[in-house]
Amino acid sequence: MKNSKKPKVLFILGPTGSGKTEIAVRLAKKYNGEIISADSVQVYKEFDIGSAKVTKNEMGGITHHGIDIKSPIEEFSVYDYVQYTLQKVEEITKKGKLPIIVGGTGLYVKSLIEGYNFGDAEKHQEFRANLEEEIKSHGLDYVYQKLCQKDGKLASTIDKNNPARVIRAFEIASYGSGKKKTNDCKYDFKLIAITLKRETLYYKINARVDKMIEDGLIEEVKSLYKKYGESVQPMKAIGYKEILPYLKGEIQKQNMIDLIKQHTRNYAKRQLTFLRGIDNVRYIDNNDRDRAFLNACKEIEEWLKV
RNA sequence: AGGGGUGUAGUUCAUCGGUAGAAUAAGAGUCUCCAAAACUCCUGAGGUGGGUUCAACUCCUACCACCCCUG
Repeated sequence: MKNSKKPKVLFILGPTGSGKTEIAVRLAKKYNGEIISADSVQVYKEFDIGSAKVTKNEMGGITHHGIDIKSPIEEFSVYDYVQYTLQKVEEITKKGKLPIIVGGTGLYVKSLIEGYNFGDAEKHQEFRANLEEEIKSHGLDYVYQKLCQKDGKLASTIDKNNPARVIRAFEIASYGSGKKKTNDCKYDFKLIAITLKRETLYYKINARVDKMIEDGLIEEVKSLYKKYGESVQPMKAIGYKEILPYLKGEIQKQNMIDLIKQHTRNYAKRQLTFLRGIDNVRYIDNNDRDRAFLNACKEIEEWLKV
């Protein structure tokens, strides 16, 4: 942390609906920063309303990275995110500006601050598809048992009920070189989390979902569905996946809206849980926005001095 | 008003004259390549008052609430 050769990077974290976007833009203006989003859905073009993507207006002239960088049919993973962000931070730092990473995708953030090295087992699409087929036909346990035979040590470290983990472990067992993981964070970072009382946060989330519907979320999904189908990655996000059954006439409108609200609340809760697992996070209550901004400034100035 | 029905967890629904089960919500948690994903754990209940009984959520009864039918 004290290593002054490492570039300084500011993180603004917090659950969805906490108001991090607004405060981050204000901070970027004050400290000559550029924003890099840490959001697994906002990377996709055209998925605007449901992902609560920052609008041009909200950006307030601040440069934003990591938004609209992928077509909906493309894949994007933590690994890609880390590559992208390392690059952007370097560019911004070179310009003498402060990189501000803003977002709620916990793993993206954690990967950066803990300097995850994702190893050398690349993704093999076909291999994965085959495993998925096998899980479908023989069950997850069958595949897990196979993994145990191939690499019992690796198998014992993962959750055998979790298909995603089992598939990934199998991939590592098959293609990885077994090189040890080495983590190495490249930044002198400051973590600030924007929070709200649970009750307030839930209230805001519910209101925001209603607003999204008003703003034409259903139309957005309808046109995206027509264009890309339902299997593209961002279509699995909250606010999208719930609308598909509604469009097909399988559930009622109000039902669908309530589901989006519920899933968003669940998600916010998980984000908070994830945050708790990260050290050195400074929490700032955003009930009073101006006060929250000033508190953030205080924290940041102390950190910039070091 | 008369007749019938239903009252069990926040909600939907089980079961049983002898420790009341589940689904779902809520809550907590896990996390090194789909993470807005995937997975794990878990609090919590028989309307009210009487009666029968060793024992009532269960049977009887009154009341209350809700629903349906008739007028």
